[in-house]
Formats: sequence, C-alpha cells, structure tokens
Amino acid sequence: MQAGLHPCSQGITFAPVTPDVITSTVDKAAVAQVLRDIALLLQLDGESGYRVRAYEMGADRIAGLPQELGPLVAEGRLESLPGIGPALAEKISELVTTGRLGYLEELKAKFPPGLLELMKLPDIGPKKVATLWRELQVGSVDDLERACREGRVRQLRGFGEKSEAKMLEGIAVYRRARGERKLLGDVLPVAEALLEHVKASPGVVRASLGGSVRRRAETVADVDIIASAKDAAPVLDALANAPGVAAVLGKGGSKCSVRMTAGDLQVDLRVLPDEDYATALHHFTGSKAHHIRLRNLGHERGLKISEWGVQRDDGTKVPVTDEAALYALLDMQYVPPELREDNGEVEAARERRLPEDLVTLEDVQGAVHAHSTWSDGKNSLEEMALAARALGLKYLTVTEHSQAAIYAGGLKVEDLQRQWEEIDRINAAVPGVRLLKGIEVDILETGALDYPDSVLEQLEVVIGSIHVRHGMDEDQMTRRLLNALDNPCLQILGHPTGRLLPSREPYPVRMEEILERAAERGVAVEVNGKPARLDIKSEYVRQAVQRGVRLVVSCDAHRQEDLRNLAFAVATARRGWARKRDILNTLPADSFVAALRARR
DNA sequence: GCCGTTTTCGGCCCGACTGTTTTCAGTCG
Repeated sequence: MQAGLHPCSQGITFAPVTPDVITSTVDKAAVAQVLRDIALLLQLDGESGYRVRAYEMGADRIAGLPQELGPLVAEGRLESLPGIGPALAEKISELVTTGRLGYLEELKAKFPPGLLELMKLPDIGPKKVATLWRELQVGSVDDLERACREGRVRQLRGFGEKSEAKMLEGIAVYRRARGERKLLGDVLPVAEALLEHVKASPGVVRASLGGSVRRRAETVADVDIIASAKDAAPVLDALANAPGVAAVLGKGGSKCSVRMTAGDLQVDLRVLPDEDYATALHHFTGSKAHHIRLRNLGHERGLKISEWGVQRDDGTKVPVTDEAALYALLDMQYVPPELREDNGEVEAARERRLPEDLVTLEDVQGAVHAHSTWSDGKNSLEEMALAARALGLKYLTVTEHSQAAIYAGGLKVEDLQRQWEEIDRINAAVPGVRLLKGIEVDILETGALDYPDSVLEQLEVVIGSIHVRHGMDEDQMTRRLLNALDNPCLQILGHPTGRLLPSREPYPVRMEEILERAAERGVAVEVNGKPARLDIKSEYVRQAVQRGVRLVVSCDAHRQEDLRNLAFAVATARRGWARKRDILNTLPADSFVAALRARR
C-alpha cells in the first residue's frame, strides 16, 4: 500500500504530460502528474530524497484536494496548503496559468523519455535506471530487454544473472498488466477469499485486509493482508500455497508476496506477533500521508511509531491492543480506514469533530436503483425481490430504463401499468421485502425528462440519468442537468457525472452548481455503487454533505448479485464523510418515499 | 523542498527482503 519512491507503488499509469496536453486539461490530476514526473526526474538526477519527497507530497496534496485548484491559484492561497511552499506554489501557478512548466521541460531534456517508463518496472528504481543509462545507454524498456538477453547487464557492478532473469520477467508482467490499477469491485472478492484462507491457517490470532483495499479506494494496485500468529512460517506457507497463486515473488521470516493468476494481482502478507498486530495493521493500511502525520504527532509526544509498535524515547514499549488505542494515545478520535487520506481527518480527529455516525451498510434499509428483465436486467422482478430479502433489505426500488433508452429495452408508458400489476402481485406474494414502483428516466438533451409529468407523478421513485449525448460541452451539460433538477418530478439525480472506470471520463459539468441546485431543490443525489461508476465520487460526496444535499446509496443492479454493490456505494459515502442522516435510504420504506416526495 | 510553542537550520518514517556482496545497496511498502 504505502507509496514509496517507486512510481509503480503509486499505481499511476504513466502518461507523459506534454505542455500542449496540459493546456487543454489543467486540472488537479494533470498538475499532480507533473509534480510526480518532476519527482521521478529529480531522482534520476541524483537529487536529495527529501526534495523528491516534497514533490511527491505536493502531488498527493493537489490530487486529493476537495476543492477546485483555479481559485486557489487566482487568490494566491496555494501556500496555505500543507506541503506546498513557495517553490511548489510558483510552479503550480505557472502550470495552471500558462499550461506549461519551464522547470519540467529543462529536467526532461536531460534524459531520454523512455527512462521514466523504465522506473515502472518492478525492482527497478532510479539508481538502477541511472546506472543502466550511464553504463549501457539503456534508455527504454526495449533497450533493457535487449541488454538482458545479450548478457550485458550482468557485467555491471551490483547486477548478476538473477537480476537479468528477474528484469525479463518483470518486463513481461509489466507488458501484460500495463501497471494499471484494478477496480476495487474486482479485487475485493479475491482479497476476501485469500483473507479467509489465511485466517484458517494454523495459529492465526487476528487477520485483516490492509492497504487501499481496506480504505476502499475506488481503484487499487495490490492487496495487503496483515495477520498475527506466534509462528509466522505456516501462515506464510498458506498464502504461498493458496489456490489461484501463479508465482511466489518473495518469502522471508515475516512476509510473503505472491502474484495471482487472475489479473496479475499482487498480494502481500505480513505476519507478526499479536502484540504488534494493531500497529502493523495501521501501518499497512495507510495511507502513507495519514500514517506519516500520526508518526509526527507521536514524535511530538516522545513516541516512536512504527509497524513494530510504539516506543517511548527511553526505548520502553507502549502496549497498543488495537487501532483505537493508537489514536487514543495521540489524543485523537478513532479514524475509520476509509477516511485515512490526510484530507483534513487528522485535524478533525484531534479537535473531536470527526463524524461519529458515518453511514454503515447495516444502516441501509433499502436498495435503490434496480433493473429487471423488464428492461436490461438479467433477473426477473421476483428473483430480485427474493435476493434483496435474502440480504436483509426491506425494500428495492424498481427503476427500469425509460422509452428513450431503446438500446436498454426502455419501457413505454403503456408498459408501466402492466409492470405495476406484477409488482403488486409480488409484493403480496413475497413478505418481508417491498418493491417500490419507480423509473430511471432519461434526461434528454434539453434537460427534459423522457416521460410526461402526469406519468412521473404516479411513480414512487423517480431517478433521472443521462445515458446519451455525453459529448456536450461544459456549459451545455451543466444547463441540461440544472434544467432536469428544476423539474419537480425529479427526485434523484442518477450517476451524475457519467464516468466509467477506467475507460470513460466524466462528462464536463460544473458539479458545484449542480450540487448547489440539488440542495436548493431538495433533489437527492445518487452515490452509485457499481464498481466501474462510483458516481458521485467521494470528493463530491463530501461537498454534497457540506451543502446539505440529500443522498441515496445505490446498487445500479442489473442482476441479483449486483445488489451487493450497495457496499461500494456505502464505502464511497463514508469516504465522503457521509453520516447515516445524510442518506435517505437508511429510512424505512414509507418514510423514504415520503422524503423523496417532500421536495423543497 | 517544506517546516517550526524545542528549531529560520537541520531535520525529514523506517524495517524487510533480495541479490549482490563478504558488509551492503537498492527497492519496496
């Protein structure tokens, strides 16, 4: 989990950012990428690691900003951000205002462009790249492959035959996986199965997932598992021999790394004595930035915090039984893993203003946003109802596509009556769960809804979503959504930014205006839990909560298994600091319907 | 390069593992 100095560990797919690209998209992500590129180039240049880290921390800070960058630059407030000093502020300003950065171009000119890509290979860092370039003129992945095959690398001091073999293997893995981060929704089931496997091995006292998976980041690079046991060896063996393991990448006295067959997923396991479990779990949960803040707070109190526990200056060990005890030691509220991003949670926890009642999956009474065979779903309404009941849900909103969504079997107005009759039959036949009559109505190009008001008024749940014409510009798209929000029949704005991970960018829209209008009009905003959507994302959830926007967590189910997507919606809501009271579908069915109708 | 109610200079998280060495450098998390 923790990002070190190696680009792979940050899991960012490296796309060289050229000045002309920046001009068109000087957003937070582009600025952060430039700062990361500078950090990499400085390492190649043999610069101080601290200087390098300053750029990396700056990149993290910018990427994680809850607010927009433009106003900070315009008002000269960049330096008010922790980790941004005069030098970074000046460079960020230059980048945002001119679309270029002279300093980056100077650095880039010193090296062939392929060197940055070389550093993405496993076990290849700046020192090795610099040596390979200086001694063998290796300037790209292809060059390195050739040099290894020709046995030239083994002749360098510090390299040998094993290094060559490992590099060739690393190149193969890199080319297959392209270093892309994986969707949390794809990784979590694999991770949980492995965790169960580890828990079942001899002598395990406690075990948990760690890293970005535990923090429920929307995409993850690898899986971390932390376990406690008196004897680590059998636990490490259990992972090495677990089903689905393609290769053991490394194994020592306390850790073991493997690569899974599925998706080239890397899994790291640490096993420690139980007395060190809590601090190790915290360390390997991260994020790096959050953890470093805690270490520094510990330092102020004369405590040295590491994965091996907490020590006083005199060397005595402070017992830490669980993570809550660690935070208590630092006079802080407990910070749930989803919030550990150094986005203000450290300050909030010290001042005791962290929300104590973040929404949980158990709080959710009903699942919002489900399709069935009536439109493009794979299961019948009855199957969906039974599956919802089996998960302990009290209701499910049936929200098929509307007529404009021809590709998805959208319902004509005349189909609705027949569907309502079926819903009434199922509600009578299946006790314990209630199907609510709803629609996911298309928001047309103008912002009008795809059914007349007279039809929408008869429904219990009206979600409005955009499914076509994603190519409109920011003004047009913002107007389109504002118009839809002004329609008194719209109750929930569905997947508001339209993104699909990792392939489709969100359409351009001024979300601040949308959230402001949603708050004014009392329209609820969807937190869509489909792993490829997670829309709105957690940064917008946090803005929405601050503005008093009402939210729903949804599963966007097209088959019964998708009902489990609710967990990802809840995770996204928690990452946006949403409390139970911010989420409408924590209410019982009748109150939920009434709340949706009670627009302001 | 950033930061400061110990500091405007001198710190900055730090241990495990590997492959190369024969005591350590590099990488990773």
